[in-house]
Parts: sequence; C-alpha cells; structure tokens
Amino acid sequence: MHETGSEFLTPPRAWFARDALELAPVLLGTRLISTIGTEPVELVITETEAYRGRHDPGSHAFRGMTARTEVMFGEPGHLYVYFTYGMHWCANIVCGRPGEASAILLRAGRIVKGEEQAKRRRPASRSIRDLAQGPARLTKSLGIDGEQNGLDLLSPSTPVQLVTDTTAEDGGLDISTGPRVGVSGPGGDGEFFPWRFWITDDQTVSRYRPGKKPALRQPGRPE
DNA sequence: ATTAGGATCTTCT
DNA sequence: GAAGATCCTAATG
Repeated sequence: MHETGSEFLTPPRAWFARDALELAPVLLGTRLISTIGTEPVELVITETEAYRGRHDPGSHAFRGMTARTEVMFGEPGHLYVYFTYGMHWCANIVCGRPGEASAILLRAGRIVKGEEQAKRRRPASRSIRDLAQGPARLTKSLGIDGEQNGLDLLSPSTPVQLVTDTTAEDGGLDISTGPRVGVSGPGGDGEFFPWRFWITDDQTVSRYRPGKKPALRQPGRPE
C-alpha cells in the first residue's frame, strides 16, 4: 500500500470560490486541523450540507445580510460559525463569490488525531465513532465556538486549517446524497432536495430520523 | 434499537 | 413571542 506519497496542502482561495453544490461533495475526505487548545485535533470530513446563499430558503442568508450572516456575504474560505438551540455551535465554510452568501455546513467527521483532546471536550461521547458525529459535536471536538466566526482558513496563522491530499485519486470516494436536515425545498412545496453529501457507509455520519428518509443518488438541481 | 422530552438563548417576526 | 441547519438522558421494546 502507499503509506508514503500523501501530501496534504491547503487549497488556494479560488478552490473555495465555487457553487456550494459543487464544493460540498469535494470537501468530503479533506481534513480539518485545529490547533486550538493544548493538543491538536485532526479529522476527516465525512458529511457536508450545501446552502446556496440568498436564493436558498433554507439558508440563514435568505432574508439578506444581518449581523449574524455578515460573514457569509464576504470572501470565500472563511468560517461562518453560528449559535443555535441555546447551546450549540455549528461551523460552515463560506464558498462561492463574495456577496453570494453560499456556505457548506460541516455535519460530521472522523477524528484521526488528538482523540484524547476531543474526548476531553466531549465527555458524553461513548466511542471514537461519535466524537464528531453531528455538526455541533464536530465543532465541540475541534474546540470551535463563536470566537472563530469569520476566521480566514487561508491566513498563515490560522488555528483551523483545511488540507487536501493532493495525491489522492479524484472520484476515489463513494459518495451518497440525500435531503438536508429539516429544510424544505427552494420551491416551498415541501419537496426535499438532496443537498446533503456523505461518504457512503461511513460510520461517523450523523444519524437522525432513523430509517424513514431514503437516500437519493442524484445530485440536487439548482432551482 | 428507537423514541420522547428537556435544556437553553440568540435571532428575527 | 416562537422557532431553531442539535444533543443528551432516560425510558421502553
């Protein structure tokens, strides 16, 4: 096997400047490295969700720019971190062109480094599998909160780095798609669109509403 | 394995 | 004033 040959690099700004539906599956298999705190934590992104800016009724940006959504309207490659349910933080990567307000929600990951640190942050975790199994669990494991809202992933001194394996084969991952969580389609007709992406059969992918929503295999259409 | 209810507070109507 | 891009615990099959 090729133990050597992996080369993890941070992609350039232009890599983030594309449509959310295109970038969301590409983010699968890439890694996040957090140096927040004493011990670095690294994970492989296993589940993402696309939010297509101000034209997407499911997006926070749909009602226009507010204090909360300001970061989404800015430059791609920054972190949009929001607070929800009175206690949880969720992280997005801003994408598309400035002003578009598109972003990718990071829904789940597989911890590959700093498991001890992650577990310290998530005492309720029962196994390595569920450490970052869910958007709020993912941020908790990495130590991300409101402090990181607006953070530039491409800053030389960023405490949260995104890296891709430049030697990996394109299309080497089996990717599934399905409806977003609790978000109806852009037509407002209650139809669900497959704008969620995950690595097929990966055990760290978040689980909710068990058993009822079949996963679709076709990518969602833009409008 | 699955479900129900509670926690907790910002954001925008 | 209500809902929210969620998680945890406890109880039940």
